[in-house]
Order: sequence, then C-alpha cells, then structure tokens
Amino acid sequence: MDVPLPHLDRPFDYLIESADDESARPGVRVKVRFAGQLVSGFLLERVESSPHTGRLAYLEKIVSPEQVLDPEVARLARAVADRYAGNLCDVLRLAVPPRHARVETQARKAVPVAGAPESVPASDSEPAAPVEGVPENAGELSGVGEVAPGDAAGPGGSAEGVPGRGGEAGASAGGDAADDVTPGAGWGAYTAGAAFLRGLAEGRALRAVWGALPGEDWAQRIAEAAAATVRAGRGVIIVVADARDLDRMDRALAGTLGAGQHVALNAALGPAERYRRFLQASRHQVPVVVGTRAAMWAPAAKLGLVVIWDDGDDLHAEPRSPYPHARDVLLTRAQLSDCAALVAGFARTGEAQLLLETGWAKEIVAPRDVLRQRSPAIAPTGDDPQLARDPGAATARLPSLAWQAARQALQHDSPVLVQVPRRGYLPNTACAECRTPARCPHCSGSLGLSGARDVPTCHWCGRAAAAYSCPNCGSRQLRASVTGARRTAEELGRAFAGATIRTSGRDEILDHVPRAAAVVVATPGAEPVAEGGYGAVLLLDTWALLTRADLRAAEETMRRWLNAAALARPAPEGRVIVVADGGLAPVQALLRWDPGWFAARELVERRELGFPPAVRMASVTGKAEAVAELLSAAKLPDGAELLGPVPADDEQERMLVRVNRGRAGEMAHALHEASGVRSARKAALPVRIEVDPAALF
DNA sequence: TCAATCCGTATC
DNA sequence: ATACGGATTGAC
Repeated sequence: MDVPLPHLDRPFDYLIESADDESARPGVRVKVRFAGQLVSGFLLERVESSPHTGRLAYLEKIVSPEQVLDPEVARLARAVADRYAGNLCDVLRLAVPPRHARVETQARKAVPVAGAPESVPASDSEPAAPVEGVPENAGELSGVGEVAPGDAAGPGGSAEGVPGRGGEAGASAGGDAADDVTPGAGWGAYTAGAAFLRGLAEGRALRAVWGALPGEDWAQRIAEAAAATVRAGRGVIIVVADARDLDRMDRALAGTLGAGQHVALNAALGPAERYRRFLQASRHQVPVVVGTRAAMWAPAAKLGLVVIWDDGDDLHAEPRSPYPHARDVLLTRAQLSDCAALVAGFARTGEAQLLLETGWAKEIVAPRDVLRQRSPAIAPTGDDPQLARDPGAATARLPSLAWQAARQALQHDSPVLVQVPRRGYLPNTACAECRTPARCPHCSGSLGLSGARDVPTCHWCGRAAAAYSCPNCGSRQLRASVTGARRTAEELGRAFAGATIRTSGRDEILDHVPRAAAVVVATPGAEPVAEGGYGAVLLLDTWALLTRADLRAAEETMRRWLNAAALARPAPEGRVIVVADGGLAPVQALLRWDPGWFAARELVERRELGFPPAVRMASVTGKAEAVAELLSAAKLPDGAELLGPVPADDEQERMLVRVNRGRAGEMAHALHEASGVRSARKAALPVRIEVDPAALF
C-alpha cells in the first residue's frame, strides 16, 4: 500500500469481485480505496477469510495482471524494512520499477527466449468458490506481516551466525576441480576455490568471502560462478558498484553464458528499457541478472547465488529511505531464500570480516606462494617533508623512488597509473607527532576543529576535548589533516616531459588504456584497466586519505590502494609505490597484500571503540524538538546508548543510538514504532532515521 | 433523555 | 485526508 506513514505499515484485507478472480494473483499492482482516497498497492496474498472485524471494502481495480512483486522479493522487502526501521512501501519503491504499460503489452506478445519457459502462475491461485455475484475471496495487500526473521540471525544480525552448509568449502582444497577449473588457474588458484564452484554446480547454499588476487580477471571468475549455478538450474544475481564494472561484468557473462542467458540492469536506463529488462527477469526469461544496486531486488526463478563485487564501495549504499546497503540486502536474501552468497573484492570490509569470524561465511583466498607469483613489487616511500609542505608547488611532488619506478616503466613502453585523491574531505584532526587520528575520550567519535579553532570538539557527542593528549605518544599537539588537493595532469606532464598524459576522473572516465607508454592520472574508482597491466602504479597523497574525518578512512584507503595496485603487472615488471610511512597498518597490509589481516585488525579496533559493524548504530536527524520527541517515544532496548546531540545542516541536530548487535532488531523496531506514534499524531516536523548511517562523521 | 458537537483514532 | 465512535455538552 503506497502510504508512507509508519503507523500504516502493515497489510490490509480487501474483498475481490468474482470478475477479478482470474487476474487477482499475488504480486499484481492494484488500486484500493483507503480512508476515502484511491491508493495503489500490491496484492500480496489470497486468503479465504480475514481476521478483520470491521466491514471489508472491495478491491477497486487491478492495474495490470503482471505479477511484478515476486513473493520472495516481498518477503525480502519486509525484512529489509524491519532491519532499517523503514516502511515496506518505501522499500518496494526501490524494488519494483515503475510500470510502463506499452512495454508490458509489447513484451507480452513477444516470443519468450528459447530454453527459458515463461512463468506459469495459473496453478497457485486459491480454490476460489465463486458464488455468482458474491465476493468469494479476500486478498492481502502489502507485506507478509511478521514472517520476516528480522535481525535475529545471519548477515545483519547477531553474532550467532549460522554457518553455511558450505563448511567443507575450506576443507577440500586443491583436489579435483570442477568441470572448468584448471588447478592453479582461475578459481583453481584459490584454496577452496574449486570446491566452491563445484558446490554451486551441485546447487548448494555455500557462502564465501572472496579476496581476489592482484591482476585477477574478477568479472570472468564471477561469470564462471554464475555459469556453474545456472548449470544447477538456479538463478543468479550479481551486483556491482558502477557502470564501468557493470560493462565489464556484462561482457564476461555474455562470453561465458552465451546469448540470452542474462540481463543487465543499469541505473542509467530510461523507464521503458528499465521496465522491459525487469520484466525479462520477472518472467523468468533469463536466469542471470547483473546490475548496480537496484538489481539486488530483481525477481529470480530459483535463486541459487547472489554476488556483490567490491562491497566496500560507497555506491552500494542506497541514498533513498530507508537507506539499505546492497551487501546487507543480498545477504538477507541469501539467508531467506537459502541460496549461496559471494562477497567479493580485492579489499575486505569489516562487515565481510565479521561474516567470517561468526562462521556465517567461509574464506576464499589464494595461498601465499600463488600470491607471490601474481603480486607486483610493492614498496613504500616516505613523505618528503619538503615536498609535502608545499602542496601548491608546480613540479617535483613525486618522491624519488616513485619517480624512478615511473621512469622505468615508461622506458619499457608500459603505462603508469598515478592515483590521486579527490578533494572535499571533512577536515579532521590528528596528533601532530605520530599522526594518530584524534578521537573523543568519551565516545570515540572523531575530533574536529570546527568554528572556534582552539578547542577540538567531538563530531558525535559534541563534547569539547580541551585537555586532549594523544593515547599513542602522549603529545598534546593536534594538527588539522590536509584535504586532498587535486593533482593536475599538467604538473605530472612537467615531471615526465614528453610522455603521453591521460586523465580519468569523475567527469570523464577512461575504461581502459593500451599497452603503451603513458602516464594515466586517475582518481580512486576511475582507474582504467591497462592491457597487460601497468608497469608502475603510484599512490599519492595518502596522508589526506588516511586522516579523513571518517570512521572508515583506513578501510577505504586500503580498498582504493588495493583496487589500483591490482591493475599492476606481477613483479618484477610491475611495481607499486605508495607514498606513505611503511610502519602504518594499511601500508603494511598493502605491502604484504593481506586485506584479511587488515580487516581483522580493523574489526578488533572497532570492537574496542564501539563502532559498526561490531555494534549497531542508528542516527536520528531533524529539528531538536522533533528528535527529542521521537527519542522519548521510542522504547529503546536495555543498554542502548545515546550520543549527541551534534548540530547538522539546516538548523537541525543529530543524535546517535548505539546498541550491541543482539539488540539491533529491537532498536530498529523501537525507532519505527516511535515514528509511527509521531505520524499517527500528525507530527509535522520530519525526522530522518538511518540505521547503519553511511557517514558517521 | 436526547441530539448536536467535539475530539481522538483508525484507515480493510 | 476523512470517516467514525465515544465522550461531552447543552437544552428540553
């Protein structure tokens, strides 16, 4: 039911006229009269009777007989709404694309793709005892009530994870490979890789966190996993962060699966094409769906595998209410639908690490000797203080080691990748001596120097930390961290006179570059793939990245480095130079190519500091009185901790609620209920609730 | 005692 | 938003 009021977030029963009996199937769009208004909704279920004691109204109209809301997706949407303290209707708006009537009729006439039978839903309708002219059936609108398991276990939930039935994935390493797995190559290069593929081909619900080797053709590997699943007669959903990754994945699937086996859902598609492709999935004409974020909601016939590539990319976080994260949605889906799940990337997030530590998923990584063969030579080089002090200098911002590596690569006619951060990070503080980021002694929020620049103030709880001293070295001196300044291509052009300089960034992204001498300047996420790999990869301005005023600064830095370094050739031709202190943990992890070690370390730290994903957080943002009203109405679980308020944009303020993971479901429920009380009272001032907010300052 | 009115709450 | 039920009030 398309009413976004939290206190109306439940199913409602309606009578169905016998004329509508045929088309009133679960998942169709309907119109109903609700409180005098005509509103749209989805028919969720046909039932013989209703517990409703009042008089039932008739369904006004069936918009279309197309069953666009798959029951599995409806269940998932309910679970996601519960987890994020949101409304089902908001989630369904994300999950089901707007109808396009012309496309629907055109596509209905079209011949179904060979080998993929059209959905035949005739058998699932109720026995329907039609008494002439009398309504015989009630239907339920919207969600499936409390069927959803919420946060109880599994991906988003408590630490008592349920181990996948894929326990053996780690046991039978090496061994005989699945059909298309050659030992030492492809999935065969990974411990448990071949076993994972074999499990998929047997239709088993394995769950894995995959750390890809440097230089890995990850799209090809995922396509192989998809093919194995399809062979088992099951469907696959693959989610990537951006259009470039989608293109790459699309090509790999086309090459591996052949024609007509998959469909790509791109955020940039127009409404007609978007709906057309959605229908292909919905009508089960293709077994594999790949796409950005929204593809995680795609209906599938017998879902066998969900995949997310590079789950640390912030594009996986949905910016519309209730702000669900693709990784969480897919893992919830795997849990509810009992299918396999693959969380993949060069880097590893704290969340992925938690999946491993709770036993929910198994690790797929390469043994050290394979890693050594495939890795570039990675070396740190100290920040030259002379150069660092003057970021506006026109030339010579490259330390000599970086400069040499680049020269050498160019001489061998190889491309060089230079990664430079984008500007615009929140100013933050760090110890002037040892550069440890400054944290609030009370709540571990990050300290900033906003406004009056003398006293550092917590971004979370707002307390001033006048007597701050560094917990690492004891120094009382703080310095503002540098914001990333954009390095222009001309500067590097001067440093490498005569070389071809190319740029790839936000506005213009290069897909790939040829095997030829060139300096490629790219911002994180926009690095082109080089044919044959880069001869050198230079990671610059890391100080700005590492001291960003963000919880995930180190993790995000690590991710960006690994994604860039993965594009280099193996040693000895391929070299990666990171301009940072070799003693720093993320640098150490990069040098050893050990994202697992780094993620484990991060997770330990987050447990100590009380950060997600070790705990569950929610933010409540709005005018001060509205926030206070909501929080006083909320029956928060025992042990819930309130932090703040801190000022937010537009004369608003923000409070944080922190609970342990076992209480996450209760917290979301309490917040949703409280907003229900507010909306029932017609409270005018809006309050924004975010569970697992993308930015924690 | 009954009808007109007000307020709060549910909305099938 | 609107419709309904129960409570309240005021007049007979």
